[in-house]
Amino acid sequence: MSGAPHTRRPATLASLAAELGVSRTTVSNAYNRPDQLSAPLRARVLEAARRLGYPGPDPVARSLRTRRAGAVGLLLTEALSYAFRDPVATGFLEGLALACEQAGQGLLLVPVSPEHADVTAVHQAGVDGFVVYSVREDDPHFLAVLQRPVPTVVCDQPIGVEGVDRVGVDDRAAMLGMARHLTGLGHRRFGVLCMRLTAHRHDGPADEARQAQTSYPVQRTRLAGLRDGFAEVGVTWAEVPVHERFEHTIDAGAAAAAELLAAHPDITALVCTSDILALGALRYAVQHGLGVPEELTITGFDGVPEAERAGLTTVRQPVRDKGQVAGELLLERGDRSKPRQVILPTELVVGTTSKAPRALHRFFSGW
Amino acid sequence: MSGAPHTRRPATLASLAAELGVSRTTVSNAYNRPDQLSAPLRARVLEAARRLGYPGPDPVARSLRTRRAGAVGLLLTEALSYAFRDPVATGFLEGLALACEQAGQGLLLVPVSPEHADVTAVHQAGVDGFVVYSVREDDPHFLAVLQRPVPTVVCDQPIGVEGVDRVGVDDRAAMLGMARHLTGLGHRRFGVLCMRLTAHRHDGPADEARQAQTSYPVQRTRLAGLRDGFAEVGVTWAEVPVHERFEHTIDAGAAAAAELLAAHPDITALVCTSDILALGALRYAVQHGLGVPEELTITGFDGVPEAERAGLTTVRQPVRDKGQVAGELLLERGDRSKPRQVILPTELVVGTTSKAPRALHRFFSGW
DNA sequence: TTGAAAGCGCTAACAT
DNA sequence: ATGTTAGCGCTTTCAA
Repeated sequence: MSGAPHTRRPATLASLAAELGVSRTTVSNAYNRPDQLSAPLRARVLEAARRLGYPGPDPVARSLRTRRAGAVGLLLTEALSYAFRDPVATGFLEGLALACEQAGQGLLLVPVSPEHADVTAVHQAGVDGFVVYSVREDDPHFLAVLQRPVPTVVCDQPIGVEGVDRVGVDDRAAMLGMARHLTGLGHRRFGVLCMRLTAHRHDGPADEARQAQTSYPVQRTRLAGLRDGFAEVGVTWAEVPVHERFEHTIDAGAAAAAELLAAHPDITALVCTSDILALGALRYAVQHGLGVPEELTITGFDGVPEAERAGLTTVRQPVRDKGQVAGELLLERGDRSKPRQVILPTELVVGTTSKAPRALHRFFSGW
Repeated sequence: MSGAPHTRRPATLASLAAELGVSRTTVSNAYNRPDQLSAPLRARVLEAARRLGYPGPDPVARSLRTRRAGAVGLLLTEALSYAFRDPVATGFLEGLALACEQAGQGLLLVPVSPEHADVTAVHQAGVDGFVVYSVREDDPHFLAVLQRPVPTVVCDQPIGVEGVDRVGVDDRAAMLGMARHLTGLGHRRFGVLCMRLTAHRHDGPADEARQAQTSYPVQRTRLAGLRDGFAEVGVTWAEVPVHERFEHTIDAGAAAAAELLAAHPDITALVCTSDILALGALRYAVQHGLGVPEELTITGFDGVPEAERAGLTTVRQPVRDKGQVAGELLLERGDRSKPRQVILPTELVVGTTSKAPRALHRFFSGW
């Protein structure tokens, strides 16, 4: 196959121009404005470029001059590699990639290790704007993004940042709907499994004080939806045990379910703030002979394919659309004057993991 | 939350220096070499920067000067968004992201629409090197990458490009192993489902002429492994029907299986060059009451999680490691003089979809 | 249609 | 410890 010198760069636009005895402008035009010079001259330039191994205008130098990098930066809450394991993040990425692709923009994944609070990666990123995917309010990387003089779009969280567009769903309304679904079935004793609430690892019960402290607005909002829904039937939030998990994995969900059910064996419905956690809970139930939904109702949030396959009762949200809208919002050449907020619809999906609690089964059968 | 002017950039390193009455070097050092100036002075600089809304050195200008972009470009064979749907690609990306993350390098997804042969995106990419994931030999984007004066690492294909590192597996040996597994079970009548062989859409039988034309070395090599394995028991390649599908989806696999089985109802083993195609074939078989493995043996290649769950007999390859090694190969500061080639191990996974053909069942039972 | 001049914003020698 | 001097490679008015 063809071989080329992949090592040094001797040739530059200026050297090429000198070699040809034309001006730098002409060479530049040969690449960027073919209509600004005669076809034969252009051919001569391109031929000489090939001969000298000139790879065309240096992208970085051009970016400096034109003040556009041709790429969008993506800031994720977790380690970069996590994004490819989590089905929700993957869906978001697919949508975002689609939008970038259509606009001919690159997508730069900014390397952030949540451990190291090293913000330099954000400063290094040669991008025309940032998409921020679901990071906590006080994330230093996010703060660094805000410093950058480029437009920013947030997906999900943080919420209410001045001058920043946002795409998300109505988490509170969605969870309120879920709560009503469950109370409508007759459930009154609930348990809740939620994702991490702070930057610091904590696994176990999360009391109201801790819930109030969360730096993840989405978790706060989902819990608020539940609280309000339960309140409608007289279940006070104080009596609902909430367990938190730092890791967002099926294993973590299973462990949390085990823990919560051990402490509160009387609950009839286990509400999870994500499908992954719910799938973990489901696995725990199956492995321990706990009938779902006969003995225990389990619900999730997100509507990932695995959940659908498992028949999980959940809230489906358009993750792919979120990514696409985020990209469009950022790349849209339009009115940047006032920040925009896009709220996408959700849908309650009643699967096979929710049902009236056992006591009512008996009640109804005795009828 | 904090608000900042996300619109204009009035402040620059030079203007800050002027404002403070110090040299540009000093301001630069304040950011890049804190040990090169007194702490108080540095504090003064940083304070002034905050006050004037100076976001720190412009990354593009710095890149131009330092000649490094701090990012790796990724070239994919398919549309960008496809990468997030295909489990093999996702695994690769996870590994690559991991390597980038560890090296503090960004990962730039280069937007290529396979339809438009528009190569500008490759020229625009401000990166220090490229990782090329499984593209065809004559891909114009790949050719454009080779022009760029930066190091390049290829995963899987193309093969044997001068001056380019590569990571892959021994596809021929792996498929040879699969062939022997099947011939060892007693199979003699095979059908093969393979992925696209050329840039142009073709769905249906692929005769030897077409197979020879392929611009995808991996497909060629996998078929060669089968051919050699079958030859060992006297099955000539000419008598093995090979069907090709352009799309790489479960639906495509199902359609291809239907087509091939209709034309060759006598085959006892259907070998697929990917798990996705095999899962499609499996679905077809299940839906049409064809017993697997009793009436038909089906095998795949890759070892994706879905395949494992389905009990597919397949070749497991370390897709995540491929990504990680590709990244390390590229980012490694070491010896760039001679191109390196890394071949990762594969493993034949015998699942529940392969078994001796029916004729032999009878034969053995009669024994 | 082509060329000359003027930077884009920054860093790295090399002084001091 | 701080400043001076040169560019990195390119695009873009503006003039010829």
